[in-house]
Amino acid sequence: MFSRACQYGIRAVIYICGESQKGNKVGAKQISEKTGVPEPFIAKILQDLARKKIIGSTKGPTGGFFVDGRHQELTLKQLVDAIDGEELFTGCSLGLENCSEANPCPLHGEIKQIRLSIVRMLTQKSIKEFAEEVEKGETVLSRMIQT
Amino acid sequence: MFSRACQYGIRAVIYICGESQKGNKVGAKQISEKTGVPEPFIAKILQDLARKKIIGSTKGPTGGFFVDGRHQELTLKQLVDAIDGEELFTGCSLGLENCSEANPCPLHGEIKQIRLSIVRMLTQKSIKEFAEEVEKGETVLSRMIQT
DNA sequence: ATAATAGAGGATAATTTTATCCTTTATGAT
DNA sequence: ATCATAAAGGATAAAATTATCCTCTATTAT
Ligand code: FES
Ligand code: FES
Repeated sequence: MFSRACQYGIRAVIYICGESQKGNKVGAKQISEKTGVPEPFIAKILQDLARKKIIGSTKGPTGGFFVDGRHQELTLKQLVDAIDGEELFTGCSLGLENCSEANPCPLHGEIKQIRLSIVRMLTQKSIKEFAEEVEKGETVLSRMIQT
Repeated sequence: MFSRACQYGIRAVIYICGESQKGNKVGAKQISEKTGVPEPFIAKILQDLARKKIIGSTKGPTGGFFVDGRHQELTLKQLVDAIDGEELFTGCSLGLENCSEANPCPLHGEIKQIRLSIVRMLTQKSIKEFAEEVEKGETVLSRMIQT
């Protein structure tokens, strides 16, 4: 459903958002430790998201990645679009050149509803809300033992 | 959502099923032409499906692939399981080691419903029914001009 | 029996995705 | 000003996926 880069990106940004709420910027190393994502890989993904202004970053001591007011009400949909592109939402589920209402593939009618559900899942909560659930311990970003 | 191999496999098997209803076996070349799938690639995928007894095949003149009574009421779910595995249905959507009700990831609650919809899409119709829709021209397996 | 046909199987190539490493640049602490 | 820190950027490597090719084997028509 999501590429590994996208799964990693979602976990990382939710974590960053939680820390940002507490006023902390976080580095790639710490993100890697807390989310179980390979450090150099998440660094690349976040570098890309920062370039696209989806998250913020600053260099130097006390620097790191953050999600502040300027990225407020950021949704997972924007993340998925940025990392995986819109193929999942607009492409043909069976790989035809394009998704067409006039010449639908066998799954077209059903997949439309499913896509709506996926978009809803990715837009109904802001990333801040996802981060709060993690803070409360209702959900987790890694299977590692939290210290 | 589905790998390219899986998209190809679904299109090919629906086509094979339609031809089988008319009593025809079809070769990789013809399948490639009608579904727009690269011939050597679909040959490999179908070879694998045949080995797993999900479809039938015979060698030699008048040979080819087919879907007969022994594979009756075959569903797309079985195809997807055979080609892509069960990751989409049982793995964690955010790539955690396993999907766990006790320690859910942020998307777990929502993804459960979406998975059910996907499974429903892949099981509610038999492949024979999908093939009939294609025969009627209601749906298509390729964007090429049909001869 | 023979020849032609078509899948099976194995090897290989190209591409994309995933992952890592190293050097440079910006920035904050001292 | 200097130094340490951490992201940016570019190059590279490893692995998985996608795609192709060639030989072998089974089968059928003649
Ligand atoms: S999903 Fe295949 S045509 Fe729309
Ligand atoms: S989908 Fe992530 S834990 Fe179930």
